[in-house]
Amino acid sequence: MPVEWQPVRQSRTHELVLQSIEEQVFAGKLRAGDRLPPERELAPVFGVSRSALREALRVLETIGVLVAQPGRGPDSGARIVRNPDDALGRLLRLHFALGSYSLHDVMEARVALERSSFAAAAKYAVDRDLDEASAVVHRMSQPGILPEEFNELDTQFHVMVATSSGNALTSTLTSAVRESVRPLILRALEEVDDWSATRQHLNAQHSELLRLVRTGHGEEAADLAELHIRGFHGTLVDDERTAEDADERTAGGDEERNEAGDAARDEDGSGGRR
Amino acid sequence: MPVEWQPVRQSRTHELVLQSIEEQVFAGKLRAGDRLPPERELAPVFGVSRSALREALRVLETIGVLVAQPGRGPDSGARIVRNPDDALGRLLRLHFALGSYSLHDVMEARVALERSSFAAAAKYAVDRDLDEASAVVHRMSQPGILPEEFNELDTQFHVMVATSSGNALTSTLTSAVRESVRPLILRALEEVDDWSATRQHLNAQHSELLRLVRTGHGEEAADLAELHIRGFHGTLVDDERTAEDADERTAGGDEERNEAGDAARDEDGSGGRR
DNA sequence: GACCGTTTTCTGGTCCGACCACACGGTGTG
DNA sequence: CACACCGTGTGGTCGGACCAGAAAACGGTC
Repeated sequence: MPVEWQPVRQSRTHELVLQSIEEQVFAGKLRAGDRLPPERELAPVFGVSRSALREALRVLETIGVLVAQPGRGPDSGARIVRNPDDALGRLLRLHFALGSYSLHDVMEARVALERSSFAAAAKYAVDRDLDEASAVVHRMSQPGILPEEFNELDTQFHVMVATSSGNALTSTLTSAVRESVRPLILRALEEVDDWSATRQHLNAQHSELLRLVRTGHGEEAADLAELHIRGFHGTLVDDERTAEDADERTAGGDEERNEAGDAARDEDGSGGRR
Repeated sequence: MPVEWQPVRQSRTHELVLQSIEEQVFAGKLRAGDRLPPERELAPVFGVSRSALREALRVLETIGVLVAQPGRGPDSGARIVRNPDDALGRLLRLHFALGSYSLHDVMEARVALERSSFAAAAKYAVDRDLDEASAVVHRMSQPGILPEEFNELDTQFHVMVATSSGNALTSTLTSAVRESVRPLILRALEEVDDWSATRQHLNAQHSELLRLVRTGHGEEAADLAELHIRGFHGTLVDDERTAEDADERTAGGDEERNEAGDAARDEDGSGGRR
């Protein structure tokens, strides 16, 4: 493996501030619910300008560990929170749009995560959570439902089951991954030939999934979930292929795109190593 | 389900800028490799100050879709890139430190992701990638190796296999999830009773995993990977439990912590729905 | 003393203008 | 041609000012 030295580029002061705050978190000195001092006080503490501090805070806000509220009172100021969902969702959505991941990648990840979710849900889920999921399935069965709302509810269903499994991480990841392909799925649902039949077929699977979870059949639920996801993504992949072909026919700029992306990635480098 | 209206809080201009840039990405008008105009030009285009624009760019940089380089020349300026790994790693690391996820959650997610990785690697991996993984395993077998380096190489091994599977998403997620528990694993490795035996045991599993992958036995590899991860995390969970007990004995502040965190999460709300 | 409207104060959010460090590109000089 | 120099453009930082909003502090009224 040829060693490639990478410029460190640590000069930026807002990154130093960020690092310092992160260390407080790792050391357990900053915990969820804690409030940070006002920006005008904190900046001099770090010995930086308010702008630099603000950029560091913005980063923390982006990853969902901080929220800021103007005004005065107990709820004002910057507070440490735990809200990874929005951050993760935005991250995957953007990267999927940029082509960092293929649809096939997303499908495999969904299968892996949701297999785990359904198996765990069959073990740990409480009735109350499953009742809510049932309600969602019921709403999905309404005859006149449109793809738009169906897509929304389908997301809710899968996320609910993941949540009911009690695993916050798989739940968050499932939600984010599902979100990242939401527009694609919507488009596919809207272009499906026999919408009524498709809807009923998917919903039958949803009901059966819930039944398996309720009766504690984790492995069967996982298998069906895999089938459920693969089945639907299969049509998606086909759509994507034809769409790509169409693009190529009109423009043929796909190679250039990949080239640009790969070059960008290489130059940026690091590859997640630290 | 009771409807709770959430204040929208859309006033912040940098979020509007961000939204505008995101739309360009979703529309495919901004692609990996593209360069943005200089900040001093772009700010007036959006009709905002340079500071507001910069905060939006900082968010994009945090997500790993943008890098900025000062100076002059073809590599300078802000460019769209695809580097989700660092962003995802930092996100999960911080949230894990804040207690958003339990160690059990992480273990289950690892099992789900790496089962998929190993199974896919058995199908798709090329010899060249597996040779690199073999080299890592070999370096891990060096007699005098310390937990520090072993931990580093073990991370590399698992990430390499995930990468060799050809699935960028599972690979990224695997890497990020593994990173988030790296300090914990290091501590556990350092406190293990018989380091030499542990190391040899883990390495035997690594070798066997590679053999199964090479010979195309995906299911067996997945099963062993699950065993491998569960086996080691099992000791971790025990350690965490005793550590928690110790904390409780001295301070007993655990309830307050969870309370603060949950309250923070509730107030922030949204729950990833959009 | 209790209530209600006004003012003050404190918060993050924004804007402006200036300067810094750095890297490239052009220019002049040997 | 080779080299040193300087101008130029980039992101990064800084300080100061002001804005909007929310709550606390204040003051008047009943």
